[in-house]
Amino acid sequence: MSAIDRLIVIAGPTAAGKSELALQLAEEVDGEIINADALQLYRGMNIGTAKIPVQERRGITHHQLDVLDVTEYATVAAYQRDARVAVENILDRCRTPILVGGSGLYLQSVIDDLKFPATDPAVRAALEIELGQLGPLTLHTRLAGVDPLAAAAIQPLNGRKVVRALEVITLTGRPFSASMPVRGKFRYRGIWFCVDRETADLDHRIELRVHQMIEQGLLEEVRGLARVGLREGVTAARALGYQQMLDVIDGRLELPQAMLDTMAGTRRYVRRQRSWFRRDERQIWLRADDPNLLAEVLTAARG
RNA sequence: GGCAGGUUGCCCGAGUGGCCAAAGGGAGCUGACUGUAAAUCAGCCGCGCAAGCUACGGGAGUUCGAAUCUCUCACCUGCCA
Repeated sequence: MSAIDRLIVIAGPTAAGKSELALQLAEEVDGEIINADALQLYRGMNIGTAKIPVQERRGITHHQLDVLDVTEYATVAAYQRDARVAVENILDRCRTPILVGGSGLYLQSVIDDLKFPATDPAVRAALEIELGQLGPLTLHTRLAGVDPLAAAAIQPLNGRKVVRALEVITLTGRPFSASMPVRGKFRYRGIWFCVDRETADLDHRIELRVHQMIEQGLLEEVRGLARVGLREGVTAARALGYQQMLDVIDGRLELPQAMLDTMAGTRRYVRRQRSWFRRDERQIWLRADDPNLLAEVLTAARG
């Protein structure tokens, strides 16, 4: 039990085995875990997000878990602020911060010096109405007029990103492209691992996991959350497994099909996660089924 | 037993003589990614570097040319018995 004076990051696709590794690691290095999973931020979203139950946390302190109501809007900026506070507090206490999760942007927001320009609900809402009325192409053309660089970087049909770019421009008066990030420099002393497995293995684990979630009562969990406003949640209602269970509850889908859809959606999510992680060369890739996994992580982290 | 309809690529499904390797969707693969990120969006998607090859239930025909027409076999589906 000796703390390591640096941030340990454990990234990797869903169902690879990040949480288990993080727990083992925390026990070895006097660590505390900071969640970097966008959906585990939500209170009550437990089964479907594969959140480690309190009684299985082996006494390890976890941060950034259960901090939002299902009706609340998740934002990277808020997460970035709070997660960094957690990291710094842990370091101040001479313990080891372990950042664990699969949400690439969230992870990145803590690790790197990203600065997120402001947001404004009114501006955003107005743009979203325009998006609905005029369509993404029209807005993209407008963006090209005021910020050609941003327009070139954003696909014309990607309404969400076009809206955000226009929002930033109206709010800051500066082009969105001016705030584009420069990645690749750690904000903290840190080491970054990415845990993965063979695709066939991972896909199989996803299949098993969805069955287990159903057995553990995912449908009931979603029913309960629906009563407290899950359907109105902009972020939470879109979570894998949750959107499908809502469809079942509302009679739009049969459970077996909903399970298959959840598995397929999760598989595709994994592919997206990997494409995010692959582009950053700072990561040390590890195989979750490596028998010496923990030892290798410890060696690298202490090195 | 009679009448009618159907069988299309991994799946669903359009296509009724050339413009069809075959619309569209799903799955799959690859990628983008700065305040919704488990989101949003893009490209690829029969085989082959190519010439070309193989493909629309099986077989046989008609035709310069067939997924599309004819015959036949197999299986499936409605209506009448």
